[in-house]
Amino acid sequence: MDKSNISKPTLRRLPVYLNYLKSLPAETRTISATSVAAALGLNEVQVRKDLSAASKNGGKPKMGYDVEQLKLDLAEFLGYRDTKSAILIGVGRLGGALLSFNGFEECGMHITAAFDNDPNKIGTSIGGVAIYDIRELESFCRTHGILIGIITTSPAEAQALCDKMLKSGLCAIWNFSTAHLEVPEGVIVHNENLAVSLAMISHALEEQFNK
Amino acid sequence: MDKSNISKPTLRRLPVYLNYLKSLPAETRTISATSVAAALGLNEVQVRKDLSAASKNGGKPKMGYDVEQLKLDLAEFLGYRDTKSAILIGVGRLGGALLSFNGFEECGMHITAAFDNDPNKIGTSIGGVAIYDIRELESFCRTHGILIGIITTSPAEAQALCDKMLKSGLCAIWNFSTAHLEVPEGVIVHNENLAVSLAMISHALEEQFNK
DNA sequence: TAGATTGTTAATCGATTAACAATC
DNA sequence: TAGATTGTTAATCGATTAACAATC
Repeated sequence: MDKSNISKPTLRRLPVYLNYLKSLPAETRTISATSVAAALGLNEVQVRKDLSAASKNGGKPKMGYDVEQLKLDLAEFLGYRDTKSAILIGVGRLGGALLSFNGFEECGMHITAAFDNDPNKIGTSIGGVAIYDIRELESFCRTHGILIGIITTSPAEAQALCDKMLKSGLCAIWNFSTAHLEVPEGVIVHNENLAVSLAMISHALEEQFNK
Repeated sequence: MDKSNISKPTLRRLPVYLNYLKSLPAETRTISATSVAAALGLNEVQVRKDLSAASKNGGKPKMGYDVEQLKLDLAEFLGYRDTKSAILIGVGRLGGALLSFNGFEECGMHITAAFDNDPNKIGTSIGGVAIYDIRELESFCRTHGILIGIITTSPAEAQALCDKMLKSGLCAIWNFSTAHLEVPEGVIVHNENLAVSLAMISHALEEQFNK
């Protein structure tokens, strides 16, 4: 249960386990690492190790894990139970889609406000999130103690807005633009890159056909 | 230049290199692996190895790689130059955002059509992509030789639609829903999972604060 | 008690990094 | 020629998998 010593691959798998647990019928009280592994097509020992690293309460031999407890443990470990404030910049189609997506709350992120420079958008709201003038960004972030900035603008504007966000005290950038962002050391940048996904799909398809 | 022996981590980095090359000023004729590594904050040998695996023409000592040639080589290696047809199911906000996103073409994917069951959407189009009745899915896919199916529906519908897509002859599923999809062996599933991204951001934030 | 399952220690495998030889 | 850079071979590091002991 040492959060700092967790490997990146494990961290990537934990949300998948949690999601699988949530999809189980309500009457399922306990579950073994073995059955999780079988359901998700993963190695049994890998799942057992992952779960034992993330679960505070552990499992019981012969019975496995208590489903509810494990869900809580995983959510806790993943930081989903500690809500972090975020703002979003760039209310285009993708930005709008993210604003109206309800799934972030249960992953520990709350989008507090959105920003744009389009007068037609400023003053309106999407998914219950108000859209402000981009010029209000810094004062808003400082007043509300925002941690995470979501960039859903064109790549051309991304770097300048990123700089602005960091100046406003944000600690992490979730970058949905294709721009490569230059940030000072210590700042967290997470790139959401669909080109990478497409490359993996293309590659898998090619392998498939060359068999 | 052996596409089948490429490692997954390398495959993930290649599109990042390509994207970086595209961001260079037009007058940059050559570039070294060393400078790419420095710009992206990666290990020099790693970049050199990645590039030498993906580039057909290689680089020249002291000069580095020809930028234009390297861009072509990377695009070729990633399968971006071989356009694959896709269809999208579920024209909600996210689906709409993907339909109006122009970046897929240069990654070798063309969204041929979209499907939904909402009569208000059927018959309209977004981003130049026509929206059809979901009941036309199978005949459309068979007639047009569609390879990739993009799922942007609610998780509840995802599995049934996935099954339907596979019955219609599709080879790969790009899953934007949170549902875990059960597919027969050999079918390619790529999950786009925002919960994983959030978990990584949360974890990085926590590490940051515990320093 | 026997068997299923957990959790851990050891062995294997693969990716990253370091060292180096080749070359323009 | 000297130096920058490529590409490769060897060493290290980390993650996965296998083997096993512990336990309910």
